[in-house]
Amino acid sequence: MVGEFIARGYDATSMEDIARATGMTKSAVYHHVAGKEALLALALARAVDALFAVLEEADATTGAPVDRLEHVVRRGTQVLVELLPYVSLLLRVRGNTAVERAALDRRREFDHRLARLVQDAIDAGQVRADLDPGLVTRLLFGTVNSVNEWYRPGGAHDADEVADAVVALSFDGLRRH
Amino acid sequence: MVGEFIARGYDATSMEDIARATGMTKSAVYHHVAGKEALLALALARAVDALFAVLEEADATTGAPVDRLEHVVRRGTQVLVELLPYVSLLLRVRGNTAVERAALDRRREFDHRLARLVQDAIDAGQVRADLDPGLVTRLLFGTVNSVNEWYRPGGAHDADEVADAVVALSFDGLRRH
DNA sequence: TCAGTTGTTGAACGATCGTTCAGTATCCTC
DNA sequence: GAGGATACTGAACGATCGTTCAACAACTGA
Repeated sequence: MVGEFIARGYDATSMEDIARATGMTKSAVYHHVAGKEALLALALARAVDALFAVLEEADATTGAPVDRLEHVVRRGTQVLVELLPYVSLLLRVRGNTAVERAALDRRREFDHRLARLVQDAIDAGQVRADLDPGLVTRLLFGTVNSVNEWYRPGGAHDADEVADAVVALSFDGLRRH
Repeated sequence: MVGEFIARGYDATSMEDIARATGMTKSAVYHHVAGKEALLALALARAVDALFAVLEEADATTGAPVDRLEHVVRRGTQVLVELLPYVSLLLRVRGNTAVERAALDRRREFDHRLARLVQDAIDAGQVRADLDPGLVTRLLFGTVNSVNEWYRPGGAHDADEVADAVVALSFDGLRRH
């Protein structure tokens, strides 16, 4: 259902596509949901809720700042992989409607929380301070989010392997030391 | 013109939107271009050509593998920023039409060239070999491409600053040593 | 001056979109 | 087994989409 939105994009997916994917007729779909936009809102809420839940986990709120940051990077990657269609949908929202703009607002709030985590780690002297903190935040979680562009279930790597690679690359870099 | 595709997404942008943005009527637009898809094809070609051109630059074809890789990461980031609307459009293509699928094919070829650069740097012992090379390639250029999600002209950073930060983070990591 | 190219217009086209609705099954409950 | 909720259907709706076209203006070169 949400997979159709991902494959074709939300705008390019018709209610007929969704009906076909669920084995119903178009009008049967309207018996269960208010409309296309309500379907989008449900899917976006699921992604946002899962991401915010990561920020509330014990390892994200206690311990050294750099370890809290590492935990959120790892768990954020795992959530992205496990809820791939939902999070991908969230990452592709452009703000065309009220539902989309509400999701973008929640995403922005999430990004602010991430920026604070990065700033705390810098202030604690555990993360390099020679780069702009805002830039670091965006690139760090840009790396995490980029996984949605290529990851496919049943592929060569599971969620943990991807998350470990993201953490290893982000924190220690590509170069051989 | 291409800015409209970016702001709303290709599918959500009508020919009327494009006409309004160019100060023409809808039918006047059709005097200059064959149709909406031809407009997309033109924009996508511009992005793809600029990216492939980076691979042909002198510093991308000579020198130590790790330096060639670093050059492509830096220049790839700069091209993305300088041709932001065009590259963003390319990165959002989903393959709904023949034009989009052709662009995806060219992008895949580009990605293969990137993977070979990474593999060469690993073989030369200049890049860490404890991670899957394919995974490293995807995350590395996922970081580069993620810039398109937030960069806006006239913001706090210019293309060089962003490119330097991408290189610094990707190659040496976040952690303070 | 005139023929021809180029640029533009407004109206209309068929197609497809999201949505609605009256009507028909199917099921659960008493 | 009667009655009401629930699930579903096929057909149609108004709107919007990309595209076409006959008509008209403006400019060009001979």
